[in-house]
This record gives sequence, C-alpha cells and structure tokens, in this order.
Amino acid sequence: MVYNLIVFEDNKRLRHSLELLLNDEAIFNVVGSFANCDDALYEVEKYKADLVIMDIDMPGIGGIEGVRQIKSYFPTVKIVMHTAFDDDNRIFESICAGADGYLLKNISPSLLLTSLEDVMVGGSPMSPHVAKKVFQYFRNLPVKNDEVFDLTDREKEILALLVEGNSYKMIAAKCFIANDTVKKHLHNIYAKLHVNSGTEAVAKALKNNIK
Amino acid sequence: MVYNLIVFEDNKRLRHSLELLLNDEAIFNVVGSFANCDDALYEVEKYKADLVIMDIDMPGIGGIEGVRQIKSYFPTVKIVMHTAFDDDNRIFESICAGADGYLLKNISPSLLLTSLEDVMVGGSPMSPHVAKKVFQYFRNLPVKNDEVFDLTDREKEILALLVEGNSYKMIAAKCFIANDTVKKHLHNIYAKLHVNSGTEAVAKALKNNIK
DNA sequence: ACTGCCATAACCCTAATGTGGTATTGTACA
DNA sequence: TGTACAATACCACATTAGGGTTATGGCAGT
Repeated sequence: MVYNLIVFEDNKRLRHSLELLLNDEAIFNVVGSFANCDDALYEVEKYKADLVIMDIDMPGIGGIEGVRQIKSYFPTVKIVMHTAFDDDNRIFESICAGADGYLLKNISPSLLLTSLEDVMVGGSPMSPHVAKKVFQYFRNLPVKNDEVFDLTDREKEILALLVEGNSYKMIAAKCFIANDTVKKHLHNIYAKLHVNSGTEAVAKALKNNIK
Repeated sequence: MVYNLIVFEDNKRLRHSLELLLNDEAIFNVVGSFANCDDALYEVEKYKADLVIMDIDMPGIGGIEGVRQIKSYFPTVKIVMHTAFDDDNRIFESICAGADGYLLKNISPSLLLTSLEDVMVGGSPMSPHVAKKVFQYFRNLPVKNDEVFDLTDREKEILALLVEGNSYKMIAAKCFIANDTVKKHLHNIYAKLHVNSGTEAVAKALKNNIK
C-alpha cells in the first residue's frame, strides 16, 4: 500500500525537508507540496491525495479553512495538522474543522512517520502537549449534576418534546393522548425536577442533559 | 532525575512484565506494584510515588475511582491509564477523574516508555485510537450556530433571567419594570429568535449559547 | 430638524399553562 | 391476591403567557 501525500507548508525549507523525509518511506509518495491552500481542492483532487499534512499559518487561505474545504469535498482524505501553534482555539478549531491528527513541529521525524501511519489506519495522533489541552478542556466541563430525577420513559419522552419547543397541544397530538394527560405528566415532571414552569423545566433538562 | 513509579494492574504476568520493562530504565524506579486499588492512597504516600500506571478493570476499587482518590489527595502525582478498554465512557471518565494520559495495552514497549517520559514533562500522551474518540467527541459537539440574533443588551438580560427560570412577574420585579414591559421585550425577543414561546426561547438560547 | 431605534408603559383580549382533585385500566411485584 | 404505580382521562379554577395596539421620552446618526 502506497499513500499519496500532499504537504501544505509555507516555509520552503521545512516543506522540502518534509518531502525528503516522507519520500524516503516506501509507503508514502509525496505527490505535491504547496506554500498555500489557495488551490487546495484542485490539488487534492488532481493528485488523488490520501493524506494531507497541513500547516496553519499560511498566507491566503489559512490551514484551518483549508481543512474545512478539503473535508467538505473529500471527507475520506486524511488531514494531519503540523504546526507550531498549541493554543486552545487553533487546536479545537482544527479538530472541529475535521482534522484527523494534530502534531507539533517539534515532533521527532520517526514519531512523525509513525503518527502518519497511525492516521492511515484510523487513529488520531496528537502530540502530548496538545493532548494536555484536550484533557484540560474535559476537566473544565460543567460538572454533570448527579441529581437523579427518576422520570419514567413516558415522562422523558414528553419532556423531550417540550424541550423541542412543542406546546401542550402539540405534544398531545404527537403522543396521541389528551391535552389533560399531557398536563398531568408535565405536572408530575415539574414536581420531580423541583420546578414549576415549562421554561424552568427546559432549562434544567438541557443543563443536566436529561435524556 | 529518577521517578518513583507504582503499577496497579491485576494481571500478575502483565504487572511483572511492566516492572521488568520499567526498572530497566534509569529514570524510572518501580517502588511498588499492586493487584488492586484498595490501599492506593496509603501506598502512593508510603512509597512517595511520582507516577502511577493504572489499569481500569480490577477487583475491588476500580481504576477510575482509584484515580479520583489519588488525585484528590495527591494532585501532583501523575497517573497514566493503561488498559484494554477504548470505549468512550471509560476514556472520558478517566480524563475527568484526573488521569494525565490514556494508553491502550497494545502500545509498544518503547512508545510506552517515551509516553511516560512525556507525562513527567507535562504532556498527556494518548493512544491514537483513544485520540480518535476524543476527536469524534469534539465534532459531535452541538454546532455553534452562527445565526445572529441582534438582541439588545436589555433583551439579553431579560432572556437570561427567563433561562434561569424566572416568570414574567419575577423578571419585572428584578428589573424594576412593569410586567407589560417584560412582555414587550420578550415579544421582541421571540420574534428575533423566530420562536413563539418561552420554552422554545430557552431551548434556543441554551443550544446556541446566547449570552 | 428629522428619522429610526430602544426602553418603557398601559390597555384589551384570548389561549395556554399550572394546580387541585378524582377515577379507570393494566402491569409488575411481593 | 392485594398493593403500587404508570398511564390515561376528565373536571374546575386561577394564573400566566402571548398577540395586538398605541404612546412617550431619550438618544444617535444624517
């Protein structure tokens, strides 16, 4: 198996170093390398890329936008970020844009190679310092409330409909039950959630991720 | 620099393999290895551990609870999960419990060693397949809607109060304005959000993180 | 000076929501 | 074979919410 690889990197020397390093490997075939993402879509298509190495800070279209574009047209192409930046925003934006890995430029050549291989078999390599940011993100997540509300299945269903913005009547219609029954259920739900209006219930349901 | 290391792992052969592997390294000194976490706090303190390798599935106190206990008493001790499990819940629970890394048991000995070194210098190593789960988590985050609602400051303030579960009356009281003014504001807010009830507005506000 | 936008407020009116009951049915469990 | 509880339904009553309309004073831009 040989993977077609494209490098987007505006630093000429680094770009050439990467080409040399990667072409030395039997499984990678560097089919193109470019200093910017301006024609990324065209190039990815033309050279039938399987894997893209993407810098972030480039003139013209930035690397993150490049990822977004490539992934929206060629979702199966793997993209690994390769950048000096390790600030939270760039990391999270890249991930959300669809990147399959995030490596810092201080990575060793051998680890870079194994990371790229990891990507091609479905992994998502991440430099330890990047992973640290990710860990911190999770620890700062709002603490899931452990409160137990003991809603019945029917009650959860009706609460979900309320959260979606349905009125009592609409819920009644969708559940094929009487309006009064909806009222009764919601009355019980409000009691269990210790609230006394629909808006409060919706807020509590969303904040506590009741499902 | 030599780091004191403790292994929690209920598989006897694997535990001994780890001991041998790690003791071979000059910078690691395996000061203890145990088949369960029942006395983890005592052992971490007694042996002045700098680093803990933690299995998850063990009899008695599980590895995740072990992490929680150790981190709450000795937050500076580094803990790396070393387990065969790669399901989302165990990964995210471990991270939230305070783990500093998450490695799968199929990791190569050499990568295990460099990963442990990474941890000691502040990194958070993660096996590529674990990282993949993390990436997926981020991509499934509710898409921040780019919709612009153009709420005025007063409107945002009143919407926030509604989200907190206040009724029209309560909002009026808290803002020192008439009930009818609250109604008017909310009427305008509903129009801007393209909704027509308080519950819908609350849902939209929370989902779109309007602030 | 004119215009547009915002916050405030009052009015009326109807529909929706919330609270208190009571009652029936079916199912699960001890 | 009771008991418990979920789900259903209906009734009565009070409050709230939401639509429409109009109006005033303040403030920013042109």
